[in-house]
Parts: sequence; structure tokens; C-alpha cells
Amino acid sequence: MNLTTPPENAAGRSPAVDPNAGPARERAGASALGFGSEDDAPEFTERQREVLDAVLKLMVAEGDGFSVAAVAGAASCSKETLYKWFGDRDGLLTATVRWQASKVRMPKLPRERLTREGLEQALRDFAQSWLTVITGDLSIALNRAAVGHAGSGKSRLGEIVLTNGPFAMKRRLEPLFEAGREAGLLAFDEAGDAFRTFFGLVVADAQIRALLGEGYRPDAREIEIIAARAVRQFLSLYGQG
Amino acid sequence: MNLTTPPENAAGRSPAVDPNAGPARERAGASALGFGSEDDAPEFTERQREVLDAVLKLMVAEGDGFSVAAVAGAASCSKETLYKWFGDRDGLLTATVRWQASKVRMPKLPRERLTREGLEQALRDFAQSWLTVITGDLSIALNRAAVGHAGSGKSRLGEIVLTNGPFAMKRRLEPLFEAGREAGLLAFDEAGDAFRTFFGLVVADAQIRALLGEGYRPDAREIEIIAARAVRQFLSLYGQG
DNA sequence: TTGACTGTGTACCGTACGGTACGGTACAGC
DNA sequence: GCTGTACCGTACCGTACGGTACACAGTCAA
Repeated sequence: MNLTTPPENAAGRSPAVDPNAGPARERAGASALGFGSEDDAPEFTERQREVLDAVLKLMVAEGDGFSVAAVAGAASCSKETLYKWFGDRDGLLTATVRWQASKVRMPKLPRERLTREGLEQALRDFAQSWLTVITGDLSIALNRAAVGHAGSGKSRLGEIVLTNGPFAMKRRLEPLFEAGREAGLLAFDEAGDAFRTFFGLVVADAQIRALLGEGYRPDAREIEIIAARAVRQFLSLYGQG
Repeated sequence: MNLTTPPENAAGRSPAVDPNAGPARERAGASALGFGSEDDAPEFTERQREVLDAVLKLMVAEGDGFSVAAVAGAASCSKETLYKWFGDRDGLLTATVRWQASKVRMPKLPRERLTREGLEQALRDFAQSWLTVITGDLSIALNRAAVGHAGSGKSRLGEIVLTNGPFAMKRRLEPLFEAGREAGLLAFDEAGDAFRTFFGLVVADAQIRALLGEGYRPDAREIEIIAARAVRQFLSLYGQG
């Protein structure tokens, strides 16, 4: 889902902690359930990040099918190092997805002194940035990989992408919806329903079409229009007053 | 997308025509652009259909990763026969997707004497059946395969699924929307926009979550509720009078 | 200088799998 | 009966790739 670096990156972390004391697959990101990525991204050394970025490039170029040898070649490192750092191919893939996820930051959402205009603007920004992300090459490549792996059981890629995609979006939006309701701007019974509607209006068929390889992608201008219409419709359904 | 057999099957076709005069990959389904599946499904012999159904089972069980040997084993046929019939592994996969696509029939939609209740009911039926299909194991397995292949360039699986999925849905719905507009029941500028909204409200995050491997799937009762809400919202946005 | 450590490059192994070849059987037409 | 065709079962081949082993280079500390 959200896997690119649109609005604001969080670069420049200190690579103090060593990223893995064994096969990287054993490392939990941190935070109790399903790793965080909000503030406690998995740490990698500079060199490791270079490697992971090389993997990202390869994935965009040729999907999940890249070989470990190709990664070693592209990143100018030895296969042995890759296996030492990431355990196996799957660990490498997982680390790559986490690394990318840690780079994504969602747009800020206002929580206080909500006005109708403020809410509308926030939703529009959010929708726009979301659409930009999910139609980006990187996000598409990673989602494709995750979808593929979700089929073959093993590897929790799907889970990771889900956590950083729709679930993160939901976690982020629902407080805003609640705030909107308290401010008398929105009316709904279940925040979950409101989220589902918002997601549908914004994303619609864009993501599945992109994943299935349709060539066409909306540009920034179109995304702006789509986002604006989605928000207008959402407010028409759930707006108050 | 649409790839199961929910409302009505079209079984019992005469296997008169021989399905392939060379590698099956060369065969166009028929009908000018992007093969039809409406009435002119690709024909396969009884035995071939058995084989393709075996592939479907395998795909549901283990995704795109099945081996040709496994297919031969499951279908009790020889690998050589498979290669003779379908050319290569990819041809087998493509034939399977086409075969499944040919089995799907969309729910009928009324086109005349549209009443508000008739329109509403038709939309509800359509949404319900659509949700049932896309959350089904078969559809999920095939979509996963198509998404995966869309990444690695070759093989037009994505295209096929797209044609029989969102595009078919759109082709089917837009006339209904137009009819609704002419009957004074709907108001919109672009039928495409209306479709996009309808798609979003109905499908929302259900498909991507299923593709990414989230365990939960809505049951028939929940689907009914979701479909009803989506249609209500759609009519609230585009309804007239 | 020496030695421990980290990483590169490369050669290598095992295996899984796509694709082919071939022997054997059933059956239809002559 | 003979021949051709269609199919099954299985053995086989080539290769690509995941994973491992090892030799060599650079770096840093004592």
C-alpha cells in the first residue's frame, strides 16, 4: 500500500544499534503487535540501506523475480554478506519492505479546532497523498510482491504491507473522524464504516488496475481532481450541517 | 476479479471445435478486441477442461507456484500432453484463467421500464454478487497470479483478468446507469465517474485486503449488508428525485 | 607488524523445475 | 491384422537459482 516517500521522509537516523544478531527474519520491528514503523523503524546500517535500496530498484524493474546474485551484483556486495545480514532471500525481501515502509510518512492531520474547511482540506491532502503513493512504481512493485507471497503461505510480507497500508490509513484517519464528529462536522455510527467508505471513494479501482498492470496512471492533476471529488462525496454522505 | 461461478454457469458447450492448432498461446479468444467471454468463450474438450479445473484447484491450494509435474499428477495426464495442448507453462496458466473467466456470468440487469425500486434492486444484486465473487478463493488465487505476472512483463494474465474484472463490470453497468439517467432516476455527467464511485463504494478495501492475505472474509450476510449500504450511498450521491 | 574482523568476489553444490524423449497402451479406421 | 493417433507414465536433460565455502583485500587496534 503506502510504500513510497511522498510527503515527508524521515531520513537521517543514527545507525547505532546493530540491525540483527542472527538471521534478520527473527527480529521483531519493535512495539508489541505487528511492528511499528511509526517512530521505531527497523534500523539498518548505511551500507545495508544501500543494499536494500538496490533491492527496491530491482523490484521495480523486474518484480519479485530478482535473484540474490542480481542483488549482489547491483549492490556490489557478496552473496555471503547478504545471507549473513538477512538470513535468506525471504529475510532480504522482508527487510526491504520494512525499510521502505519506514521511509513513508503519512501527511499530518489536524486534531484540534476543527473547522469544516480544515477538515475538508485535511481529507483532501490525505486522499491526494494516498493516491500518489499507491499509484507509484515502488508501491506497486512492493504490493505485487506481497500479494504474490500471500498466496504461497510463508513469509509475512502481506501482513507487513497490510499493516503499513490500509490498516495504517485507518488508524490514522479514525481519530480525525472522531474529532470531526465531536466538532459536529461529521455524523456516523461506526468509524470503521466511515473509513471503508472513504477508502472506497478515494482508491476505487485505481489500485487493482495498477496492480494488474494497466498502463495508464493518473498524473498529479488528475489525482487532485479525483481526491477532491472523493472528499466532496464523502462529506456529502457523512457531513453534518 | 470476477472469477468464480456465482450466479449462473454456462456449462455444457459442444466441444466441436478443436481448441488449438498450435501452441494454445497463439489463439485469440475471438471477437475483435480483447476476447469476449460473453458468449464466445474459448472452447476446450472435456478432458482439457478437467485438466484446467485441476489447475484451478492447485492454484487455490498453492498459488502460482504449482509445478507442471504437479498438474500432470493431479489431473492424471502426462506432461507431454500438457505441453502439446498448451504450449508451455504460461499457456497452461492463460488457458486456465480464460476457462475460469468463461464460466463466470454476471447477474442480469434490467434495461427497460426502470423503476426506482427495480434499479435499486438490480444494483444491490450486482454488488452482492460481485463481492461474493471477489472474496472467493478462486478469484483471489487467480488475481494473485495475474498481479504477480503483471510485474514480470510477459504473459497477458493481468490484461485478461482486467478485461473480465473491472472492465467487464464497467461495460455491464454503464448501460444501466445510462438507462437510469434517461428514466430520470440518476444524475451524472460522466458514466465513468459514476462507475468509479460505485466500484469504490462496493469493493472498498475488501479486495486488496483479501489479496494481501488477511484471513477475515465477509460471509453472505455481511456481504448483503455491505452491498445494501453501498447502493444506498450511491443513490444518495447520484439518485434523482 | 600482527592479528582479529568485516566485507568482496568467485567458485561450487544441491535441487527443483521447465521442457523433451521415449516406451507402452488403447482405440479407430481400413 | 495393420497403421496411425492420442494419450499416459516415466526417465531424462539443461539450467537457473538458493545457499555455502573459501581465498583475498582493507581497516583498525594493540
